[in-house]
Amino acid sequence: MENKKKSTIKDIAAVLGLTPSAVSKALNDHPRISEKTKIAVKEAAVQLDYQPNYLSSALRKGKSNLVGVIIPRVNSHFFSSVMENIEKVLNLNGYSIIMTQSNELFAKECQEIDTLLKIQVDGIIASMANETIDLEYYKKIKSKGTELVLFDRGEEELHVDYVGIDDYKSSHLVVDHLVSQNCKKIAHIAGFKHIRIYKERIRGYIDALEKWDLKMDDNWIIESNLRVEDGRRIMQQLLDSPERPDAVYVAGDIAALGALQVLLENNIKVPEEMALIGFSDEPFTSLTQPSISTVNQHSDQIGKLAAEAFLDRMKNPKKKTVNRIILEPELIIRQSSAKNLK
Amino acid sequence: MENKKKSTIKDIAAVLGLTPSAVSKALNDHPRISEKTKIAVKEAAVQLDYQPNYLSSALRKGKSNLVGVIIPRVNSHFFSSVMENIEKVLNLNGYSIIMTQSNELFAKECQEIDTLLKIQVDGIIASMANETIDLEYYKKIKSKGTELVLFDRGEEELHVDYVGIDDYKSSHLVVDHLVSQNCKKIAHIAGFKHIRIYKERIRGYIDALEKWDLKMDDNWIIESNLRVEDGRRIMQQLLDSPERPDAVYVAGDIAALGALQVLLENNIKVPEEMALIGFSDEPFTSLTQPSISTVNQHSDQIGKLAAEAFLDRMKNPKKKTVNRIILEPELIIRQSSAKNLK
DNA sequence: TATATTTGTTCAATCGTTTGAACAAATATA
DNA sequence: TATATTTGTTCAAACGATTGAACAAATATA
Repeated sequence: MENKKKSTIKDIAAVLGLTPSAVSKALNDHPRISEKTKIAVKEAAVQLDYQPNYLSSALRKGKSNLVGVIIPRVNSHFFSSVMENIEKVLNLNGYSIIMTQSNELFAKECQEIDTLLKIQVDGIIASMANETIDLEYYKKIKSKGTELVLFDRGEEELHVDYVGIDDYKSSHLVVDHLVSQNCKKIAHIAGFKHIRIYKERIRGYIDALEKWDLKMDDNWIIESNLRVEDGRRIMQQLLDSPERPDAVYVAGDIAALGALQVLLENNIKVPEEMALIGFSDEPFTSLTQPSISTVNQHSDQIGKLAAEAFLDRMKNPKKKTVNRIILEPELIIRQSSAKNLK
Repeated sequence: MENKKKSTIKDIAAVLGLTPSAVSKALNDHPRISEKTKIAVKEAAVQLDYQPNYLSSALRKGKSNLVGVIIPRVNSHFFSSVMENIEKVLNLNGYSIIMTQSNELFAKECQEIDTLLKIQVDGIIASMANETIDLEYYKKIKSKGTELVLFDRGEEELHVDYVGIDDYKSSHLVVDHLVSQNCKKIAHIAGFKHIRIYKERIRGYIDALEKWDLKMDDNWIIESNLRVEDGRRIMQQLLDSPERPDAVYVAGDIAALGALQVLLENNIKVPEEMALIGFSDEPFTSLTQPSISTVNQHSDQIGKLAAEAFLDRMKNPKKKTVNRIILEPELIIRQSSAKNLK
């Protein structure tokens, strides 16, 4: 059953009485090869179940047609959806993707970058791990001549193409909506400020509060890793504080879930006593009881645009300008924040 | 800043006045190369920031040191955890992994297999898509001489190494526990019977009911895709049925979540009026209110063992016997089924 | 001292494909 | 008819690393 003899262009050449180079050119639609020969070669290729040897052609051409994608966690709808859309676009353009996850760990991220560079991918599309502060490894990618595109979590310092949403504006959307629901004391469970997107969300939150002349309290901005347990801990802390807020804006849905659990466990009415808004539109936000309001980051668009940015770089390798594509965030209003909705 | 000139063994050879072949042998610790030369070569390699060209060595050696992993969905804790553990073991053994997802679609799965074969991975570790009935593509993997290891979802017909849990026994654990909680009318929201693992769960469920002399009802075994909406729909159907069960065993946690939502929406007390048990120990099962009892499939072990099975094949290519590693399932009892727990 | 063995290195072919240059034949231009 | 151009193919050298064979020098054995 095992038919291990994989055929090569040599075999095709032998069958047709041609040279391997003629076969190669025929397969690649070289203009100087006659139509007749091309047809014969392609027919023979099918006959012999010929599969081009990717390794040799990549070696010769200096191009692997492989793209590495690094995401912090695969277990998040946002990231896996971006991944899926990157894949869709790149597959159509003859690229295969290698997907890796950093698990939010700097060390793992470095290791993944090394592996991808070793495999000689043509480019890397990445969203940085929470832990990452040192950008040396990302600079290494560029210095090796490998294309780099960042999305969502990306620092401007790297001067590479970037696709993301307007985080600053997102916070305005959230605060504006909460104000419309008569919330006056809005807290923010934030991500770490050293990451640009979280810094922007915090900045937007502060400016929006100011815009509406709302009380601001340093104890109402708490940075964290935004895991379930972080959401739980911080919400408990807010409940125990002398002046309890009447709304909480969480910079991530997972942490928002933890926060919601604590609210329910304490029999606090959501949204009447405490409104809650998350971030990312993870699918479970529509499934909880009450459902959680959140911000849609357009993961499908982000994936598509990131892939296209990469393709554009490959087509114009000498292009020097850097693209920053910023999408409009969309607030999705659900039960956890809409007092007239039930 | 861009230092595009990647150094090769030729460069090292030139620096040291050696031939490329001596350098290659030194780097690979060939016994006939002197210790002195090896040290000099390795030092020069570091100096020149030499990175071996994976493509050329793979081409020459006929071995890519790449392993493809195909999982149905990346967005599931079980699969992503298996993936992570496969990666951990294989990385330690000098392999890089390429992770792909079929999205439960047969067509996507075929495409992924073709890509992996094109890239010439040394092996594929996979769990089959729900849709997959035709096994031709998996046979193609073997016929190309590429190693294949299956986990969780795998059919015996393929005669390849397999790692999974004892699904038949899992159902016994579930039913036994429900019986201990005084449940008498146990329904089963099942997966599709054409997939071996779901067939086994159904078989175990039926045999366990028989063992305890419990009422059996064909309307109480409903096959589905086990998505949230399937769980919702079927639970609603069970609630509306003339004879309402007092416990439901769901073959997947996601569907169990949907079922739980419907129960809560209908103000049915869980577990008092209706006990609920899921499958896979997805993290959210411990976060719902009430938390959901479920079956732990030992994703970490499965990943590790699948990777080791692959490594074993690579070490003993002529081995003909096929390994089936079956792990013991573990029932995790939570609020949704334990009447004395609160 | 002559011969056998070990040691350290070079030589040359190879993996499968690509690609510019070379070349012969066919066709077009003068 | 002689020359230029086009067409279809072959030639040969890459891409970078690996590997068995060959070879010279150093060392061991008789």
